[in-house]
Amino acid sequence: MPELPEVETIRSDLEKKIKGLKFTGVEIRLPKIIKSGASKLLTELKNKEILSVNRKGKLIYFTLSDELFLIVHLRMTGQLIYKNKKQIIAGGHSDTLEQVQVPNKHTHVILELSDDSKIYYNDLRQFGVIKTANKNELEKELKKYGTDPILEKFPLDEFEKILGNRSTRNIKAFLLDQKKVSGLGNIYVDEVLFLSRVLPERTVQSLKKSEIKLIHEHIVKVLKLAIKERGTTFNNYSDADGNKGNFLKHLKVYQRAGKECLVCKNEIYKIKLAGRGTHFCKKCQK
DNA sequence: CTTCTTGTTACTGA
DNA sequence: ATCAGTAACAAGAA
Repeated sequence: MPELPEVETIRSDLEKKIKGLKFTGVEIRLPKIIKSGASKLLTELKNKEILSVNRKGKLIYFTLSDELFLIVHLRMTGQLIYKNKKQIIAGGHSDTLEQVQVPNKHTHVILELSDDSKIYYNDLRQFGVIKTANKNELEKELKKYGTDPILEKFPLDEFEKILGNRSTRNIKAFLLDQKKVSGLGNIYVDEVLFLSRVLPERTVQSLKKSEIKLIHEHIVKVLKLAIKERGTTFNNYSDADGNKGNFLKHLKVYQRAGKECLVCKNEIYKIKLAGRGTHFCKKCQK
């Protein structure tokens, strides 16, 4: 499940590989993925240069020449896998067994680039989104996302302002809300709240100043460490080279239901909150 | 067979 | 307006 660190890993890898190249072709195997209209995608993209690859929260967007943008949201199981000409000629066989083979039955869109490399969009559950946008449409889209704690300045007083002091919403649901702070998903919210020693059911208005400070600190810390580790591979996630992320070894509560808390040895509980599996330690978190 | 999984949006009802 | 809860989307794992 790609969250901010996974999306950032893909973004930075891709940018290094494709900046300055042009789109030469597209192969669309599942038209419903292209929300801006599959039939016109080729004419829109053809000969456009890739100026940069950008991100806000979990959204990736390619900045192209002529003020055009290509927006990609991976949702739950989307992947962007890059292969250069040599790798394609080798028949999709990769250097290590760990890597994702492409194209495969979940490859729905293939973007072809001017140096004969390709980007394969895979999506097992087909919830992902690819669409083109002009400058206006992009800005409208970006407005749906709150502050990105890695991309933008994110001082404590701004986080306090975002939280407000009247919300009766639980902190887990609040942190998952992309309009408030963008980029956190189920894995990293559980980890942040464990490290901050705050129970996920706590309402925003019940949080003490010291707890808000800890949550703020750990949002930035956890995301930065996870980017350094190139993300968490639990199920489906892989980076642009088809490799897995290394954050799994840092997980304290996520996917550890029934196991011993690494701090106090009590049992890690799992409940459903904000419609999500939520992991926590009753003893460590208050 | 059933249940569970997650990101996001849409909907309902409080 | 705000929020909780749930369904929907789809495929696979257990």
